[in-house]
Amino acid sequence: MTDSPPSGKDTQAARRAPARRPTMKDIAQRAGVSESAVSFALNDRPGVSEITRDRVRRVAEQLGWRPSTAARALSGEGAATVGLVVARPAATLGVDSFFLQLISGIQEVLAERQLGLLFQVVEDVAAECAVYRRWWAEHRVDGVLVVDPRTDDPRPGLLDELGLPGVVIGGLADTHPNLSQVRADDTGAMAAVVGRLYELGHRSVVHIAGLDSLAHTDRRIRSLRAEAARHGLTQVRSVTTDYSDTEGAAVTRRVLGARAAPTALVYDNDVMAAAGAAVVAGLGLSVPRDVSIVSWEDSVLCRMVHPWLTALSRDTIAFGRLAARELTALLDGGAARSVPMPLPRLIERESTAPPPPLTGA
Amino acid sequence: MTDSPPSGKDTQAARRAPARRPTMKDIAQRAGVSESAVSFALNDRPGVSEITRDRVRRVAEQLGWRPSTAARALSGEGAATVGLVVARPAATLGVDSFFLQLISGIQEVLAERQLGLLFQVVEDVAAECAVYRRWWAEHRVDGVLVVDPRTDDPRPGLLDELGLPGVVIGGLADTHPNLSQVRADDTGAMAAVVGRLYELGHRSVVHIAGLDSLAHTDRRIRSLRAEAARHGLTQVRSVTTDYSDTEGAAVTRRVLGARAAPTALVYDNDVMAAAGAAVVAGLGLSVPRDVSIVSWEDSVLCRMVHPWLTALSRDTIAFGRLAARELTALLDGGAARSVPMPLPRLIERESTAPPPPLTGA
DNA sequence: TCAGAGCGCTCAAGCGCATTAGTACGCTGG
DNA sequence: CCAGCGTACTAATGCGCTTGAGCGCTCTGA
Repeated sequence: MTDSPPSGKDTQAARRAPARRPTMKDIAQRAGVSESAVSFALNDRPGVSEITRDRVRRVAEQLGWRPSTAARALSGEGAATVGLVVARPAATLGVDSFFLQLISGIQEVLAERQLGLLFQVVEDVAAECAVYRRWWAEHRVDGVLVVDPRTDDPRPGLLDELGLPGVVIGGLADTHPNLSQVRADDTGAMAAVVGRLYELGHRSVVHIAGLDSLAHTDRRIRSLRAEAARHGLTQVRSVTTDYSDTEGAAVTRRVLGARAAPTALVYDNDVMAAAGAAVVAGLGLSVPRDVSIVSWEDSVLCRMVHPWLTALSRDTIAFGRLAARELTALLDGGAARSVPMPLPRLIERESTAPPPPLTGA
Repeated sequence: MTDSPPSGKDTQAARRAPARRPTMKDIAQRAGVSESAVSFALNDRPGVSEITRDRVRRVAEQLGWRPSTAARALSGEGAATVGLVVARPAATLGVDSFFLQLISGIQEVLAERQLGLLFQVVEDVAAECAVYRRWWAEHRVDGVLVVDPRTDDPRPGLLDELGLPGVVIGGLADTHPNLSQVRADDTGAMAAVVGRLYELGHRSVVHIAGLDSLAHTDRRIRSLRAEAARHGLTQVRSVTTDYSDTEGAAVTRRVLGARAAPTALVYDNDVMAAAGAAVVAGLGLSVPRDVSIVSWEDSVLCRMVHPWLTALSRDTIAFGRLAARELTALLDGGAARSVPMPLPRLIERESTAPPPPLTGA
């Protein structure tokens, strides 16, 4: 009956021994105070003397006590967990390094606060909404991180309805009462890319974009159009794809085979850019002599193909950190707000150069 | 005071309206029975008539009721959540597609049972152990999935001590009371690779392995040695790396620059294989004319470099599914067991061929 | 001198659910 | 006619924690 501190040494008898978790009651007994006192002490609430607080803390430490999140959640404290759901078909998911990096960044911040991350992969946005509903009803999460914002997105409305705090990663058009936003400046980035290509002498550019339902795809397309207009370019357009290497390759083939072939290609991700580069080579053309290539996303892949790809590089881990920080601020009762991410840097490698002189016919 | 069903239509007044979650008490009231009856009815326990059960079910549905996981967990039912922690530095993480694929597979199975996945990224195994301890103490998870098993791994012992069910993905040497295992047949796979290379005529092979602390690295190295012995090969060895493209490239350069250069290189992941291929080309050698390359992991990357890489392909999503299924079996009270994964297939592409005839000097 | 205000602490209620121990009722069999 | 039993339900606990309402005590100020 004498409960010893969890030593773990008795491996012999341990077997399936569940090694009971200590509760506040145990602490209270040992410290000779009431459970409430323990609660106050451990939560840095007034109502206990420093001496008692210290004693309780020591006992708790010695016992290896940790609050049961279940009990905490039940008494109104929230679940100490945030949710992240990614709505992409499983196959598409693997290619990108984006998500894991983002998640690493998120974790760094959540770990500081001992917040858990509930993660789920689903097929589409409808399923994602269902997950939010379920999480909310089951009391599982205190807030969520929303990725891949879309044009005409049902999620912000749903989160409003549920009163679930959230951070939209990527940025939305409108604002919502308890949704913060971390905005990526796609418009500015596109302007930088187009500006640089223009400077190099390119007048005909094709943007091989991603899924057209995504908000940032839309922003990039608009920005491209605006920049084209500003520079007086007419040979500029966007083509949407599904981000896959196969579609990237197919579109590249189609575009370069057309009457007025572009001299520069801007790809919305690294995988398509690499696939596109391969197609260009396969057509007997040279990168960057005949065609310049820019990848919107930097990764090892960009330095793994030849020539090395010029890429728009952003600190995805920092992106995650920032988003998580916004969410914790929101959970602490802060007001929703919208913060910008720094502009991605254009890293010029070997895949961009002036266009061939004979262009223009 | 009249509580209406959560319609969500009143966006006007909603604002921060938290839209109260229905509880069993609400159901009990509406159905005109006691809370206990509701509990019995909803959990398919005897003690209520079919009529009442139906009525209760309907009311619950209509109210959009979902059990609070917190409350459930508190009353001893477990947290309906499993944990997965990945111990890799953030930078290393993004490169492979392995994890997200694995997770997709895991999710498929967990989703069926409405189990949540608590995900965490940490720096090293010590931190991972701390996370397990915390999760256990906080009552957060019912079981865990352990990835990257190591030689001399502290995690199985810890899980035993905590009595936390788990599934080791990749396979361990010894068995543990409540740990199931999903074993990858690295030995067989390596045998297949070496066999094929031998068949092609290769007699000198270098295996550019991954982290030497990982159990599967060890298994592959041993298997390589065994196969070499079996075939009577003496020019065969393994070099461990950190899986990064830079180390893969560096080792490749070193190995090919040495006196007796190998004619075949086996890389433990796709990133290193691609980087290695680039180095070979940079040295003025041709793949596969001068050097054959095999990648232990298939991905878009293998079809993105030239020549396309021969690769060992396994169904990572299925791997995840299988592991998750083992875990749910364990949670259902099943006994721990050890199941094998199917042997990966060797997909021969353009990077493997007979060695140059002049070899042997 | 005594009301009033802290201070440090205990008590008890309650969060939403599962579960064990009743309770009321109708039925059967002796 | 009633013991005995199964059925369909309710009442009461408890899980581990938070929290508002006390409750004695000491210290202050008029």
